[in-house]
Amino acid sequence: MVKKPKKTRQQLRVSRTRQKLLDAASNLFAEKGLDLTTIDDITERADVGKGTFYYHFKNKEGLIKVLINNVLGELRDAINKKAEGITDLSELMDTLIGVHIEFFSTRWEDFVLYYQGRADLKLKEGYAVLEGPFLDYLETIETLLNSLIKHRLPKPVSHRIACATAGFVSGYYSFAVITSEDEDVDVTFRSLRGALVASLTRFISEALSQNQKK
Amino acid sequence: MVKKPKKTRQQLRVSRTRQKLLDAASNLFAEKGLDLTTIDDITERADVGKGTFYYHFKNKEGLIKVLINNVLGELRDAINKKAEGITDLSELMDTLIGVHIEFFSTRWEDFVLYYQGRADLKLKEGYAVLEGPFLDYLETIETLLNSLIKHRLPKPVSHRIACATAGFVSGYYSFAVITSEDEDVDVTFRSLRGALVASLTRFISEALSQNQKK
DNA sequence: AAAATAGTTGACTATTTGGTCAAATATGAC
DNA sequence: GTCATATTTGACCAAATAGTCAACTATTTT
Repeated sequence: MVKKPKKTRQQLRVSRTRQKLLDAASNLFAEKGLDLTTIDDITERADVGKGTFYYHFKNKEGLIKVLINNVLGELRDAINKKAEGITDLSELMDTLIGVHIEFFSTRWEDFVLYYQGRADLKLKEGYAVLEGPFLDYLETIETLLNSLIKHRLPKPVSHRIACATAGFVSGYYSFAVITSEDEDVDVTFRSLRGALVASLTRFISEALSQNQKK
Repeated sequence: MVKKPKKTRQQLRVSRTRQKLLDAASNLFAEKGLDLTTIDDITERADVGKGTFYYHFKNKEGLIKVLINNVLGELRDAINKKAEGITDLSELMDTLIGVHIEFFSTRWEDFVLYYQGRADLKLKEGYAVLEGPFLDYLETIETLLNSLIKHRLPKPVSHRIACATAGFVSGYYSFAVITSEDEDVDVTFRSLRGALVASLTRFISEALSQNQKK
């Protein structure tokens, strides 16, 4: 899907170097967190000169922005792909939850990025550039919901559902990983999935009927 | 409850200095995050010499440990207090959710500590000392559940519920704060609360009946 | 193959940081 | 009051850090 037809040898070298930096950073972020990872850490692990980092990215925040955009972009694509053609609300909710479970359970590094990136959003000295991607991501979910129940769900409500979907899954994960083995986490979540879908669907239905009364 | 009867003038001075450091740190953590806050930041805001910090705490991790223990301790106390005497499962779930909502919505600094502290738990270079308090906190919830439905709920299931309760609320919050005004967040959650409690209760009931079949 | 361009390098600088410590100050015991 | 003890201080040090840059290498163009 994203196969860029790089041609020249130089372009290949550049994208390989760039990717080495992104991979190394992603790796280190999952080990030490975003803030404690230094540029030297990244260039050393990528086996690349320090100046090379600054040739490719403005600074650490620039690199993080790229990584977050990649992760959230893939997540959005996965959501849109799996949700295509669904007309039943309950089925949509189940799909939304399912995509998140699948995504998080197989990609620990990306989960750390997702979790820590969001943590910084409300800090006074956080990475401001990350706010956009996260809002876009939430909007993807809202758009799906609205396409199913047009003109009847108030905007704040669909926003609430989007926050809940994204938040519940990542919140559960963040606790479950403390005690469970890696592979257990998504298994245990699967059993909760039905209950979660039911509660969200019920909530939407209630909001809908309340809205119609008015 | 925690009124320590400090007597001498010196003891008073010490505990005041210590508290100034804790307050300053808590404040800064909510602004810049745990990792980016330096010792110099803390001592400067506390208006205290640098050496004083090291007289009271071993290092930043030591101070964080104290803060996390305070926060989780208060949360545990609030849970135990509010849940006392409850015999109905659905009511207990509602109370658990309620305590968390109340706690987070009124104490932003503590929420940051709670959220970021947990983020570090699974990092290879995280603050290892924080794991204990978080496990104790989860166990408080599990104990409450088990006191209500003795000998019938398998351990993994009650653990799952504890993770879900804590994770769902904090996860929702972490997303909701991105876009909503501070005061809106707990209002919006209140409307989701009923649905969430119902689904968790149903989940437990199903787990119980499945367990009895065996 | 010579020149032009694009990409890479790591030594270097200025700053920041965690942690130490001898001196200074406040407090309590007598 | 005088002395012993507990607390506070900030100058100081060694290590770590973000970012720069002139030299160097690989690639493309002519």
